[in-house]
Amino acid sequence: MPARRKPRRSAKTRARAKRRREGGRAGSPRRTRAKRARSRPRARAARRPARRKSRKGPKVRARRTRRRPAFDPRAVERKWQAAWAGAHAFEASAEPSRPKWYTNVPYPYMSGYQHLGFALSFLRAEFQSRFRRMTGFNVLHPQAFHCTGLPILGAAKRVAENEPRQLEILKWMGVPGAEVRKFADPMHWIDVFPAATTRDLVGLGAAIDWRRSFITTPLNPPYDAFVRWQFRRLKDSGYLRVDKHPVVWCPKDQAPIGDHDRLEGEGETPVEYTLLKFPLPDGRLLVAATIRPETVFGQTNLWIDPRAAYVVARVGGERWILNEGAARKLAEQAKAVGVEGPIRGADLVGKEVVAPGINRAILILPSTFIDQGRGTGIVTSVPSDAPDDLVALRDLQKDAALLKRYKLDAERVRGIVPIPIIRTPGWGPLPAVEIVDRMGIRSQDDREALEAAKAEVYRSGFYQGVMNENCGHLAGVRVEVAKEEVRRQLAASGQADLMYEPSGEVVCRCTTRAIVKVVEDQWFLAYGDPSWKTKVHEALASMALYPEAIRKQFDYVIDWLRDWPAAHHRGLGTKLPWDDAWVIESLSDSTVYMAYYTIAHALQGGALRSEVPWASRLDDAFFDFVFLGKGAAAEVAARSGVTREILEALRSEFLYWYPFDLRNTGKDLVQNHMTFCLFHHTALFPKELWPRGFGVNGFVQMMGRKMSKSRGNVWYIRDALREWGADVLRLSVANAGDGMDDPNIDTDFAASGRSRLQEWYAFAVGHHATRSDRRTVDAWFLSTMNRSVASAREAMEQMNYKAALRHGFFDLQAAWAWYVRRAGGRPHAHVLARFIDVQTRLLAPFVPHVCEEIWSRIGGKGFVSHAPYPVAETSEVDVTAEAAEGLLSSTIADVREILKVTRIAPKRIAIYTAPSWKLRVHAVALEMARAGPIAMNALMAKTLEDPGMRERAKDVASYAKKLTDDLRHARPEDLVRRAAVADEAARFLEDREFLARELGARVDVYRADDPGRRDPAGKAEHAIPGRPAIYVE
RNA sequence: GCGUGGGUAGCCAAGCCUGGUCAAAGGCGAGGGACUCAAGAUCCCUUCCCGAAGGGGUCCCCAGGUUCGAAUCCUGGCCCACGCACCA
Repeated sequence: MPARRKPRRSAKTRARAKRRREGGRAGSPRRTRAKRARSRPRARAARRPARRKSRKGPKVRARRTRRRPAFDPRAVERKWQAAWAGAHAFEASAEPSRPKWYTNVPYPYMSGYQHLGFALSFLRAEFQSRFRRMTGFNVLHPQAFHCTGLPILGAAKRVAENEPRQLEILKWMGVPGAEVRKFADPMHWIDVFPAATTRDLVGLGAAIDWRRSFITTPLNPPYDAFVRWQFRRLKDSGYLRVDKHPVVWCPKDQAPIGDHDRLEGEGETPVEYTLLKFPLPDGRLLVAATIRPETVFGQTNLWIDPRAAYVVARVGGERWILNEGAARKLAEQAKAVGVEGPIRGADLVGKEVVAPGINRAILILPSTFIDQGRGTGIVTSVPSDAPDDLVALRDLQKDAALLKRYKLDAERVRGIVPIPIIRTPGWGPLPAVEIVDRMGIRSQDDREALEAAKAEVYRSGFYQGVMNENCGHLAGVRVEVAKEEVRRQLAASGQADLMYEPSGEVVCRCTTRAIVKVVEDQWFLAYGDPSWKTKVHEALASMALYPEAIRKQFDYVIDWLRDWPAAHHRGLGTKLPWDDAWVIESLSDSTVYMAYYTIAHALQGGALRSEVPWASRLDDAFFDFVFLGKGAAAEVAARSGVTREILEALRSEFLYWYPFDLRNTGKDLVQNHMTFCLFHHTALFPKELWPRGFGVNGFVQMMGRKMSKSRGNVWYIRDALREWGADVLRLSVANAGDGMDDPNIDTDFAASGRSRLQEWYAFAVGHHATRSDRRTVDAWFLSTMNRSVASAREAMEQMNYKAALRHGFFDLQAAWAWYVRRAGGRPHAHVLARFIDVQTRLLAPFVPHVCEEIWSRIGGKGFVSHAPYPVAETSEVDVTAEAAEGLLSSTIADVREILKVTRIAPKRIAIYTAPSWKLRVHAVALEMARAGPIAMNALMAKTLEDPGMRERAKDVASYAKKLTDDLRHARPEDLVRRAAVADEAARFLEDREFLARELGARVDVYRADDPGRRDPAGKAEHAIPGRPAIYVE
């Protein structure tokens, strides 16, 4: 702290304090301490991303210190964080007599400081933990750190190589220049970031049981053993399988290229090409690649680029002709390929080959459109449906010189015509002809137009097309189906084979163009298994989802998942127990570790990397016992080197906590991690231990924009804490938005939230003038407060925090402001105390630090974090008081409306309440409405029985008509409300002074049938129950 | 293309499932007022159009439909966001 002068208040501030002491007015909470917030300049600074420079100069700091003598959020936050830690406030153990609640979030990956994205997903879970704790649950909320996989290794390697971008990232995160070198070692990352994340979370006020924290990978032996156990069990269950697997592959690095390793081609995946074999008379096979095998029925010729070089290669027992690139690719795709020698394209032109599928002799013709980097460099020609083929054919047919050069039979070539093979709605028999003519494509070198044409024909043909009569037994079959069928049949008859290519151009970070490799002995998790999927759907069906809207997405993902390669040869992680060469991939090792948390405090011994001797030698028997209840305790204990008591305690601890009640995450994990989590739970655990709830949120935005490095608006948790402190940040996160839309952190809201919290603090601990006589407004406020409590509670249960904040904070504060105004600045002492108590507890899950501080000062017992969440007292809900207040405010609104329209500056305002005969009709109508829809004549008959009614039967009829219309759709509670204010005139008389103050004029109140009323404009006759007549002069 | 979610006043955003109480909550922005020497903060009022009496008109992406009645239900269309994998 810099040296500072003794806080000195201005004359004005002193005067205000004096007023307060003397009970001049209680004011609304927001009025009392408005001065010191100074949030303008800071709010502006907050709009910039945190570049940790000294944006708050000494001047600002000094002023702030002087102006805020009583409440320093940072000090308060530190104070209570220390108090919680000292009291072990959030360390949870099994207590069989109490209901439990178990929340967790996916552990974050340790390749850097955590930013607000993680903070948001974490806090949405943490709010729930704190809320549930206050509603009486024994709450477990642990947090671990993920180190498995490639990114840490990759980043460390890039630091070692001094890659500028990587160094820039470290600098951006705030790593001092001198420290950067250390990050060349992956272990340094694992030392630094879990500790840093822990500090960030503590600073955030997270209510975590830190005894259960750990890191992943073999660096932490018990966790490593746990993952091995999991994989052996999965293998036993038959959910782990070996198979071939195509991956996008860098031939230079000899490694698969994930999306993040690509310079180009994000999202591209391996696609299957059908290799069609065209025998030459000598038995060699020309091999063409296609993604449209169903078009074999329309083949007219084969295309070769006469300028290109091809090779003859021995593949299996056959001799294939294809280009050299294709030979190399096939060698990576589980085929034995031996190149024998070159062969020129030009030498093949003009020969005859037999087309597969149709078994007809066709000519090999020259063309220039073939992409030699894709497929085999040889293409079969289907001019009916392939624009490329059609245009190339036309080019050739027109080109006598070319025909002559290759000694082609001009007559035969010119005789080639497209063969209609597919019928597509909206298209003629020859789509390629149609589109080429429509687009006016003249040459096979007009690549752009041809690509567009191809895409259009392909799309409509694939989804809507049906095979023609000339397609043998596939006649009438949809293209989508026929495609697979043709491929299958040709492969079975040896006329076709398979080749993979990336679905689009992919370039590795090392600038090499990617190919597809088929990995031979890949281990898969069999997510494609239909019976497994069925169980997962079942698990999902019994879960709570927040928001419910995400359910369909989960169901879709469950069906969509195929077998997942679960291990690779690089990266950090647990080795496959039966094959050292494989490392379990990071999404696969992190699916059921929520179970590990339940016993982690014992296994970790207080360290992220366990050094507990017995825990570093765990075998499957231990986990079988603890998680599955298998085996004999004594025997397992003896093997593990742990006492039987501890072992059995761990078993019951697991059974107490499991399954978890809520796991919350960003929506990016829905289609992998969260769904995997379900798969693995159904595979390993009995039904009663399957997850109970998932929460999903969108991606955090700052001021309506996505947070991204390129925009320079990435906020790390530490930056936000420095800028706003924990409570303001938490409040901003709670207010950022519910549901699946991207939540938006609004710095303007943060600024005003900061001052609102300060106002609230000052109000809650301040002194206020009060009174002890009961008034209608007191009942109104208590009633309103209880409704707020009920709404807030319901919103909390649904994880709708923005709504909870609105009900439980903003609306409640607004109600208080109205109450104080209505009460002439003097709240009832008990109401005031109730308000402060309830408001503090409603806010506690969101802003626990300031609430603890208030709680301790208003005499709360223990931590507010452990105090009961407010319960709506139905006995305090007072419909009469609410109706009375509603009548008052709607009358004020009506008067204002009149003043606005007439632009009268009122000297006097008269209010006329309904005459007794209307009250009578109204009462009778309400009575009848209770029994069902009112019949007009019945109402008339009933009311006219009363003395004096017959004389004004006409008026009665017209009012009764209006009423019956009005009440036709009234609900029971409307009837109660309408009946609530028995004596409206008394109501207004009681509040005459208030009305006069609000409306700025004298207010007179009359009953409409009061003979002594003053009614120069004859307004009184318009008065009806619930709507007094008004006269302004 | 497939899947999911969505399009509401100047902007953000609730309501839609369970039709009427909806000219449609709340926030921001804007205007006016109170307080103040003043600014900020705070509080009050206003903020679709018309209106010298609390009223009327037109509205919830577009076009149809169901209904006594539609922001809400149905059909069709247009547009936007996210995901489509082996990776955190």
